[in-house]
Amino acid sequence: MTDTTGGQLELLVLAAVDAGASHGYAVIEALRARSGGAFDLPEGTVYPALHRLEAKDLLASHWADGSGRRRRVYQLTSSGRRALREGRRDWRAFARAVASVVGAP
Amino acid sequence: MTDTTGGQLELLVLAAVDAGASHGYAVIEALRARSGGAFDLPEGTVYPALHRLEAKDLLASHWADGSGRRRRVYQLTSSGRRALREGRRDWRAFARAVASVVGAP
DNA sequence: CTTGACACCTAGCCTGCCTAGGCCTAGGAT
DNA sequence: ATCCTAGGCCTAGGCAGGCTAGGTGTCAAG
Repeated sequence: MTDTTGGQLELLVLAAVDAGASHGYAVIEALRARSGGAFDLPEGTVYPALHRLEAKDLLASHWADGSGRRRRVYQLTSSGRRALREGRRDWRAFARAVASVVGAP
Repeated sequence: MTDTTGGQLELLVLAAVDAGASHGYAVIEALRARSGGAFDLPEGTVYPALHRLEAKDLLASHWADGSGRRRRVYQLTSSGRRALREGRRDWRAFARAVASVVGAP
């Protein structure tokens, strides 16, 4: 309903994968944990984001069929690492811009 | 095209009005100036936002017909001031959450 | 043998920013 | 006289994308 990620979803997912979350479910848990509960994203948000990122060649994936539970394991591509760096930069610029409008108090 | 306000548009507009931007065009200029050019919002973004905020009773307006050029002059309502305070709080929580996921470097 | 955690997927709703137009006045330039 | 630019306002509709709500299946515990 209310967009909790504020347009930063793909950056968040890239950062989670970069931080070691190798598959979709782990990304969801990592985002919840690392944000202190602020980002408790439904699967219907995260899985399509992973697919979009793969379509953009920022993530690569393969099936890991380790005995029973199948997982799609993701890793950053080189474009993905670059996009993450740029995303961090853009995020900081954006946050500064909002702060300068909204004020310090 | 690319959503430059990241879901923070109404907070930004409230903050601009609070900072003295009394009418729509002034809000646009204030956001551009105070953000160092980061928020260069089209009229088609800002005017509907002002209307939404007024519909929610966060802003009140009246026509100022000062010789020729007509302007719709806005001011924060008490609900608007409260919403601005809450919006600042929520923004800071959100920014912290993103930062904690995305990391410092 | 049912519950719940783990794990994946997607059609379509809905919100809301933006594009792309429209309208009008004032003042300077041509 | 006429055009252009800046100021000032407005809205229909495109479209992106987060989320709802449903689906599939495995595994361990009670």
